[in-house]
Amino acid sequence: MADTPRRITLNDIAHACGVSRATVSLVLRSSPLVHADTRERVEAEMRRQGYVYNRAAANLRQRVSTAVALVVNDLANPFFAEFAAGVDEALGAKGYVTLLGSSGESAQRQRQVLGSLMEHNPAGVILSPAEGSAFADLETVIGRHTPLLVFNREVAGSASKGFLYDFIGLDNRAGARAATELLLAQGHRRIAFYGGHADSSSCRQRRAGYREAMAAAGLEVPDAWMIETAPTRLEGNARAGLLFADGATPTAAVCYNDAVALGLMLGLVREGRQPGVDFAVTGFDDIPEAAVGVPPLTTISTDPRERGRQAAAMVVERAAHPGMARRNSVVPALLTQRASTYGKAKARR
Amino acid sequence: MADTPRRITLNDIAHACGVSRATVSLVLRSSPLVHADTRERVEAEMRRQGYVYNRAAANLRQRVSTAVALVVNDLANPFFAEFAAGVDEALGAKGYVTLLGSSGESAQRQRQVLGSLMEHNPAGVILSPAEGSAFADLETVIGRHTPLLVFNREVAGSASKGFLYDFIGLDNRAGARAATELLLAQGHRRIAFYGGHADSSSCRQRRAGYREAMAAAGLEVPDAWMIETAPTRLEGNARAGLLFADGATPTAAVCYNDAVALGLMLGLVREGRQPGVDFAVTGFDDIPEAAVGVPPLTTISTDPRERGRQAAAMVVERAAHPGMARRNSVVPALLTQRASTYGKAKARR
DNA sequence: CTGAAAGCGCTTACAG
DNA sequence: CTGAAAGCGCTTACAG
Repeated sequence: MADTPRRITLNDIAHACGVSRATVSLVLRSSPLVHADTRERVEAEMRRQGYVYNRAAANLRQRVSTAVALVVNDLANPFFAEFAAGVDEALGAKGYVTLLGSSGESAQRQRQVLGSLMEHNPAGVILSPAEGSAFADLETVIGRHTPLLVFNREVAGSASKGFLYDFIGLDNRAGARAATELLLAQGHRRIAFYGGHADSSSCRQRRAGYREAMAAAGLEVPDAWMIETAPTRLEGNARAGLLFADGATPTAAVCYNDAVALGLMLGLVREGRQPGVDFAVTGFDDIPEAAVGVPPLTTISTDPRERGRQAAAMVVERAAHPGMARRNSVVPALLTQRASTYGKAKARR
Repeated sequence: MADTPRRITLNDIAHACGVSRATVSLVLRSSPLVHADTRERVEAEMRRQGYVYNRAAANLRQRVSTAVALVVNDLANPFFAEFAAGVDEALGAKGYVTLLGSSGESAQRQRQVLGSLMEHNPAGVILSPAEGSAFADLETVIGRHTPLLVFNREVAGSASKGFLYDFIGLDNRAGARAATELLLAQGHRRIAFYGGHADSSSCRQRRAGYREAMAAAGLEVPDAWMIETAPTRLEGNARAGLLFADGATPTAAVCYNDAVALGLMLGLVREGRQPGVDFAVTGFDDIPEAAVGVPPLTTISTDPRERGRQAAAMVVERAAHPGMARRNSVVPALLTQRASTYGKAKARR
């Protein structure tokens, strides 16, 4: 403890056993070439000395990598936390290790983080892009030799010819359309779209799905029903009053995501409405809290943990087969109906 | 794209510039030894060829590491997600990269994950131990050359002589005592301790703090007031009825954590009580949801993100100074008073 | 079945 | 100010 003792290496083991380090290397990789007795002796010596394999050195020699970089906007957001958990789980099962980074929604920070991770020579990159990140940046920092998987949001600009990346996204438009159609089927007519930053690609797509459903039902959407908020519970709560500022007050809201919806439900109580009884709310994501809200929240399930597993599988496969055709996976988002929506027949006011 | 082009190396740059690779290396490390013109030429060539530094190779040569392993129970738990975000943020700022792993509360999985991460030769390990993990395991897999920082929970058994590790924990006992004392000061006398697994170290400590405060006030605690649940919102909700099964029903509950407390508040409504009006509730952790609950939850703030930053700083410092004395940091847990607790004078029944 | 030698991409004394 | 050489801990043909 006084001074750091040198780490045990292959050489130490080989020396102690009186064999060459090539032999020890073969034992490590369980080659059938080495005699059972020799193997036994070498393995015993490794245990005795507490040898630990230096995979970085092996990877350098073999020109391979067993790490994958994962960059998300914000780990503290349950959606990304679930996604990261899924990525890590699936990568671990395949013998890869996860290099974590987070951008905090800043394109500049994302560049730095990616740059730092790239120096560790990952076999691939899984990126949930910060708002405002553009291909021009990504290409220079990631280069053309490392497979990139983009998750959840589209990247601004267009990739230059020859820069290929895979994509996993949610069917935001279809999800929001399904939520809106449920409310329409339940008899609601004055339906708002509540929350999200209008300039994010996911919010644009969800709004488009909502508008589609409204248009198909022949309904107009006053501007006052399109309410922008930060995509957080706090903001969803704070701006609830905006729904009732005007004359034509809605009886239902399709929310940008669950965080906003859960915040809104609290805000509704403050405004004298009872969610699930005289005001209907839908969310998006199906985070764990959605099922235990008061009332439980009707939402669109996107299963972020499963998306994480899928992303990990895709990037590992791509690393093994660089020539494979580009994949663009838009995952259907499923409606999960709970008590926060109700038929207007039940309405008490 | 058809076949993977070789990665650009120092050699390529040196060759193209007609200098030795030692010179290029010096440029990389911004040594003042190299002539400004040469530096310029080399840097231009790097940009031109899209060179990316191979830090793994450099680390191997220098016998250093710029990675830290982080193993948590469950990333999807907001408490650990915040912690991980703090760790990653602070490590990134110091030029380290985070190697992520999760144990899913299984000691066996934890062993595997740690083993795999150790092969990447981290400069240190930050571990929030799975329940049931013991020193015997940790020592063999982590070895004595890599600094270990244990967070949040104590590890079973005792470390063998010479195996040193740092510790950051929360002052569970003082936190629970403070919560109980607040309720006492507000005039409550029949106070239950609600939730948690009695055999986890954090629950034991919190219960001890609660008992201390009750004893100091000369109050008895019937067994029926010590209620065990899984530490989740769902269970906190489901078992609310147990508080009112007996004759001497409490008017307040100190809860094991926020998840349980938020669940309990919903359950109270079902039982015909109004949290913050005729029943007082306290939590532990101050997760983001606590502040926006109905009513907002009085709780003990532990600031997991700041704990993460602190853990990162400590492990990096330890890696630089192996001889430093062992650190055992028990973080004061601060009472944050909100509307879920109230003076009995205000009570309506 | 085992050993000697070269090399992965970098850095570091040591000469010049 | 720059170059030649050795070495980090491993693997991989190639001989024997």
